[in-house]
Amino acid sequence: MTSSREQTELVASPSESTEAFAAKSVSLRTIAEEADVHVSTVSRVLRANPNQPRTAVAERVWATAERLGYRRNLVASGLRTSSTQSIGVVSPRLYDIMVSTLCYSIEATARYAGYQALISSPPDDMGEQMRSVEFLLSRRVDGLILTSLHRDESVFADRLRSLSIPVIAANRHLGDQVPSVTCDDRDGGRQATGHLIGLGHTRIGILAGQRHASTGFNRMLGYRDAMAAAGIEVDEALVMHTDFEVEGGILGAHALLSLAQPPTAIFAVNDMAAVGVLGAANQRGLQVPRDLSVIGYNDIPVAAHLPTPLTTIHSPLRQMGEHAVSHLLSTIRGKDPTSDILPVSLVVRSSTAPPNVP
Amino acid sequence: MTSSREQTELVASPSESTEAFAAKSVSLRTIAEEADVHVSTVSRVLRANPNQPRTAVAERVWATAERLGYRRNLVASGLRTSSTQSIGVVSPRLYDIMVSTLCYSIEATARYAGYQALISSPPDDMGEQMRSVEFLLSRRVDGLILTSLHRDESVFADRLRSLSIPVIAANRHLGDQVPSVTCDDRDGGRQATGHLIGLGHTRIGILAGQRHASTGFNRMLGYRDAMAAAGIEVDEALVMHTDFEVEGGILGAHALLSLAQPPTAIFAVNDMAAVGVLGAANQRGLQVPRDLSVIGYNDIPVAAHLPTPLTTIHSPLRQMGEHAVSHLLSTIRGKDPTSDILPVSLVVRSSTAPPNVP
DNA sequence: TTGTATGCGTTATCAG
DNA sequence: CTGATAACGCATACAA
Repeated sequence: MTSSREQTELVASPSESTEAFAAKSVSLRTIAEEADVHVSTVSRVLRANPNQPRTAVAERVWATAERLGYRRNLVASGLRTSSTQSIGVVSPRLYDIMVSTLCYSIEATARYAGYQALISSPPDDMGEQMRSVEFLLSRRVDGLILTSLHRDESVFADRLRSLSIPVIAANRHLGDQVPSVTCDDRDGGRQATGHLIGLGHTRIGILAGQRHASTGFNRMLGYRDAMAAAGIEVDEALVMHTDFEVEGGILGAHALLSLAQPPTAIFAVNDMAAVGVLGAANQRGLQVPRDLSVIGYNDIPVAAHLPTPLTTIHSPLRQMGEHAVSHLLSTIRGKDPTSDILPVSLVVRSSTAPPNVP
Repeated sequence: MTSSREQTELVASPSESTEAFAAKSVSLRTIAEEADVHVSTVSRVLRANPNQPRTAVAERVWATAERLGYRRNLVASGLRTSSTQSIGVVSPRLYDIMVSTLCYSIEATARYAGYQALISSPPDDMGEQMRSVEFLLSRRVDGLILTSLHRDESVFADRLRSLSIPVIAANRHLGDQVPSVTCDDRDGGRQATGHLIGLGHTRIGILAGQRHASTGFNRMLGYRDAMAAAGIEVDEALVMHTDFEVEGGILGAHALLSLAQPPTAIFAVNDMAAVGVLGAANQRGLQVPRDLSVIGYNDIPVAAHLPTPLTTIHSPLRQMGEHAVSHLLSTIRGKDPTSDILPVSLVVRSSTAPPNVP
């Protein structure tokens, strides 16, 4: 004890600046020696409610901690409490505006709640995603959010369910096996198609995205709902599966518009594909919306600013991220996992109009 | 020892499935007891080169580890080795396509090297960014990447330099005080302006972005370089500072085009602003590129697919992320920090043409 | 209120 | 090549 006191005085000598201290890692023990109390006291004091009245000792501890620029070591803390205050996010294609907006919202919400988001953006296949999950489990995250599950991957779903930590899917639906927060894609599909039908269209093409994505799939179900409700039989030649990129939209649009009986309106289940449709229409000398109505999905930032501002369905991505995190944190705190479907809304701009009947 | 053996037999009973084990956290000790060796042996065996020839004991250890579904606890490991194999990334505006592309590349590169990226996307001011840095330091990241430093924030730069871990700036330049990986924005500005001059333009407006961003600032310097090299005096009325969004482009373009002597070409220092310029031109009944040439910057994905495909400067964001990570990891491994400037390239599309001289 | 003792899971050092 | 032991920094049950 006496020798540690001597060291204390030494370290506290005025020649040392606060800056210098920050460099050497200061731990609870450093403070304990400085303030001449036990480590456990320091620990207790520093993790007490800061608004509480403080004893003289507590005051001294706080002062020393601040003087030395103490930062709690969350690694050690996490080991001790077996809670890292972190969540894993597995989110392929982070370069995609939809994905990044969702991740932004997840990260911000988590950070606000004192959690660190560990984002991983591996290639979009189940094997790589599983590797990311393993990696995150090694880091002992308290929970997991997955944003790119594929339909019918029941094996993966089983493995996810068997994990010892809570898992939630955002923007994707995986049966009832994994809790999820999604937008109401089916209703969005209904609204989009209903809007076109309301304008008088009956021959409506759909670019339904990739088959494995639950989002595109559900939007297509909504399309079928709306058609059925209006008593229009769906011509399967008008249902086309492409990818979610501009290129897919171009190819799909050309295919649809080359049909013997081409559609008078096209519903692209995401905005990038809709941009492709716009381009294809342009290439064919068709004017939008006079000769062809186009409706997209998601309401990405440029949608409003295209030369023909795009009619589309707005998905509340920010809200989805917030809900996913708050559901996950609830589950981590012991509540039962719940799922949640967010409403979407139609945004009418200039790319849709009644059909041009000559 | 004997009692632990008994427990061993018990746990290994065939009624227990591998799945069940995965739930209970299995540690080195679990394996040690199962395989009847010492913990330190397990540790040594499991972290040895897997290609090396194994002893009988090692074989047994590996088998048990795999049977029990062991996952190394990186939290404990990090505490012991004081190296978390993680890097912090402070990157405001993750919802921006440029930022997310950069972060994607950073994360992928880090993951490939066995590191976890801890991405934080706080509000874009120095105070919030500093809070994120503190948070990440608490998690004992091995290094830091910052992507949104502002010019002339020397106080912040000082604090960053005084940290005990390596720091690097990506896409931003902060004097020579902090090492950085950037694109050659000044040269990009030169190339863009030079392209317009080469087409015959002399009255060239520039939307230079926000003053605090080094990117926009340097692109403007390049603009001045090119003008000077061509012997054209810069009319300061043609230099306009706006934000980096579509709205800023619209406002800026209207301001420039309302001048007594309007420009025949506009250089927007980012693509979103260029989209705004396109919109404003449209509103004024000007045809691009016949009545007005427009050049953007960054080459975002939609740029190629706009109805008037945008001429722009391509910034190698992916490469920037890779370089930033590899520089940072080098520094973490003890090498001297270095900076690095990546070349950019002009992509000519359809939004630029010779001026329309009536 | 404060001090003591112990352990979280891992790895480094040393002895056998 | 393997075993024993200690320590990383923190939090907590328990004793004073």
